Amino acid sequence: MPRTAEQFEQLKGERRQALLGVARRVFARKGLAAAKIGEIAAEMGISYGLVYHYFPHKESLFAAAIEDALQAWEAFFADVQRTPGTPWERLETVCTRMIQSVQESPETLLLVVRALTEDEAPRAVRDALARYKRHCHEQIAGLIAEGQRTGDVAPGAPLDIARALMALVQGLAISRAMDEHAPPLPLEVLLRLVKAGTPPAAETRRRAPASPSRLART
Amino acid sequence: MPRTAEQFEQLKGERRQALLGVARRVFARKGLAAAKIGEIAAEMGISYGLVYHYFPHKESLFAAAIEDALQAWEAFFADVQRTPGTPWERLETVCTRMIQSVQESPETLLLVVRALTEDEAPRAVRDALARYKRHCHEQIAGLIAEGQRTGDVAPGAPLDIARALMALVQGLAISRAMDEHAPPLPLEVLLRLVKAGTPPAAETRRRAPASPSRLART
Amino acid sequence: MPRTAEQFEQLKGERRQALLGVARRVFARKGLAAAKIGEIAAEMGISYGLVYHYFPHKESLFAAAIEDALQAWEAFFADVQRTPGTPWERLETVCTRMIQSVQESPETLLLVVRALTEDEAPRAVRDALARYKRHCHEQIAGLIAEGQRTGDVAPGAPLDIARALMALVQGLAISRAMDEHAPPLPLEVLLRLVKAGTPPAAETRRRAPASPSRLART
Amino acid sequence: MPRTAEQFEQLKGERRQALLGVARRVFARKGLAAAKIGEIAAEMGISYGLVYHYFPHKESLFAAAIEDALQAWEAFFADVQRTPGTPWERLETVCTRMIQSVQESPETLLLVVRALTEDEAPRAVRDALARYKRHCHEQIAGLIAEGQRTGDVAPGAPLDIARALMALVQGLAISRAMDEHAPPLPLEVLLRLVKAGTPPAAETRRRAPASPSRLART
DNA sequence: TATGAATGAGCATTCATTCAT
DNA sequence: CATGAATGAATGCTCATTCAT
Repeated sequence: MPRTAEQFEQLKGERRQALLGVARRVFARKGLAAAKIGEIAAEMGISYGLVYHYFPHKESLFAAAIEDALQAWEAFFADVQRTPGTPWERLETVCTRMIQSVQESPETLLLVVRALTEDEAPRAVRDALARYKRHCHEQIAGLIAEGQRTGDVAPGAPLDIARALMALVQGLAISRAMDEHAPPLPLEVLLRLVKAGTPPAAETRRRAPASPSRLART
Repeated sequence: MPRTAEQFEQLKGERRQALLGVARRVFARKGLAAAKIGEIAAEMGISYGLVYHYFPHKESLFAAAIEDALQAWEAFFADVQRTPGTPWERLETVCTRMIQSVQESPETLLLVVRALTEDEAPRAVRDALARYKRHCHEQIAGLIAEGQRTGDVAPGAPLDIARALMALVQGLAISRAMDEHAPPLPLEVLLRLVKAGTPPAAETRRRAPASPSRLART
Repeated sequence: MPRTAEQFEQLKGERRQALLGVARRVFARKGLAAAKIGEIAAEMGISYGLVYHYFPHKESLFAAAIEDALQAWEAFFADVQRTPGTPWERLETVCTRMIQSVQESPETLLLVVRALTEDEAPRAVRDALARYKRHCHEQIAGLIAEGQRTGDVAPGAPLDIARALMALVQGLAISRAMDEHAPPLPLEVLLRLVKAGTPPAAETRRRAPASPSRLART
Repeated sequence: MPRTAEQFEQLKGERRQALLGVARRVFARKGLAAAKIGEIAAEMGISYGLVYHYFPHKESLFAAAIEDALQAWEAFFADVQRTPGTPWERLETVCTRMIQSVQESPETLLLVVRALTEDEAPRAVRDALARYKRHCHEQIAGLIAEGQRTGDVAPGAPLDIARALMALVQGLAISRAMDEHAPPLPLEVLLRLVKAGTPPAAETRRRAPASPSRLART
């Protein structure tokens, strides 16, 4: 019996997580107002009534999905922070994975965008977003500041650069929302926001752009 | 009374424009689904019924507001194109005014974002958006290509850089939506995406980004 | 000036009549609830506001159109009454012109049907209808009674036969409403309801069971 | 719990049928446009929202109610067809039951009238009506043709006589709509449309019919 | 008169949420 | 736990009616 109870608990937890995943996708696609509980339930393969066993109402499900998405980002930064390597390397990692994220799971970013643009977001969501924003900005700004000290990153207010990075990434997610065949942004382009214009020691190493450049893609 | 008739026509046109303006604001703030016709009407100071004298239904008002916003952008680029000056100067103008736009009338950009993320956008809107996107990208990419020829702009696929610029600007508009006291992004930061570094930019150390992203959770 | 005023009056009267004609058509086609003032106005070539110069509201226009249609019928019967000839000849005339009416101006009959089936008809309409019904029935029943005396009309309660005639005609009008290419009902068929089965002097008239038999009921 | 599931299904079906019954009544009384969903729901004792669990919108409920009513008529004719007896007996049955129907459930006929006079009927309804009309006419005309062969039915295009019968019955239903105390039409009167006069029908006085008569139009 | 802008009651329809089974 | 019938608040939209011009 305790085993069964445990399993129940676990099952419930898994269900909840799955539900969050589906909700994330649906909310990202439609937004809070246009998303229908029934749609989420259908996409989960459960009855819409069952959704209310896990979340008291739509807003709470939305909020939970947001928190989930935000935690993923925070975990990501924590992960990067733990990673060894020079600040520049870690910045590259961050940028690389941001682009990857835009390509592979734009819903997460899109959901964050939905939350940010939600006019009637409950306080909890609002706070979580503010925390998330501050956290992301601080993490990136920290790397940038370090990078500036090592000379790998161009000068400028680190926070501004961090804001620009995040904005750019969110903007890319929106583009993907409209056109899911949009090619990824070359890493170099993103790195331009941070990379120092000239090598710290000033030599002449590289010129050719390393990415497949598509000069005309109409 | 042709004069009166004319005035009527004009008055009607003005009313329609005013309505579009209000609609743009409300739709930008709430999105298509959450915006209520009654709210728009109230913000206009008219009865909700009157809205239907100008637009047959909410979607068409939304579409018209979008169209309006997009035309503003296209007009802006046409304007820049006509402006004399070096490519670089014109790029600076574009960037400056984009930042300005984010600060002063983020609703326009936000409305575009709403349209881009609208899952059920009618074909007309979808087409207008595609046209707008192509147009903006081409304009900016054109300037960038010219700038690259004069050596003012860093190498890289012009279209990619243009995409990055637009994405960044849209991302900034979203930030503004959440926090209207957010300071403007310094022009220099935005210009980093385009400006040529010191002569032939250098690179060292680059390794392949290693860690598997946990952000992508399918 | 008095001439002008008179003309105005006359013009107004003509307009009113024309309006009634259009209203009759539209109400016949759509019914009271589904007919739109704007539609009637448009079909008249005037603005919908002007309709309210002639009739205070839709119901009154409907009522007036009904009265108009009913008067046409009553005038028709008065006309027949004045006509010289045997009762049978006048019955033929009545039937002929009823069929003609179904073919040429089914709207009038259809409008009457609309009025009869109108659940929320104002008292005035209801009264007019009752009067019309009584009047028509009496006129026809009178002719039938006379015809029975001359032996041209088959026996049977004259009022019942009159009801049947009117019902048949209204039913035909409905058929026309659905299919405007429906051919006219041959006069002979309609006359069967009235015509005596055998010459007045003949014998051996009837054999078949005259009583209502209910052979099978599911 | 297959039993429960079955019962659910059955209950749902019953509810749907009951709703159709109520809808038939209300639509017959008010017509499509004037009938309010709330009214139907109230008359059912359910909330208006629940109506939409059974039918997606008012039109479909209307259509279903029509379909239902028409099927009742078609079933009736099929039933008569299966009944043994001479053509004349079956004709009597048909007429008897038509009169009965007018007295006992005029809503069914009235609903058909509503459908026939509905200007904006959806194609499905229009088709069903056309089918119904053809079916009824053919059935009756068939009996009439047989009856003519046995000499019980007067000569004349069977289809015309069938049309007259149906029209008469529909007209009676309309009368009932206005006055529910109207006495039933005596069967003899209705039968006059069909019954043969004296043997090979004698005629005197008859002048040429003034209207273009098409005696045979099958 | 004539017009059509303006208003708002009224109604169809949707969908979050509850709850009996 | 699961289901989906049931409810009703909320909102889009229509259209009769009024009224300034």
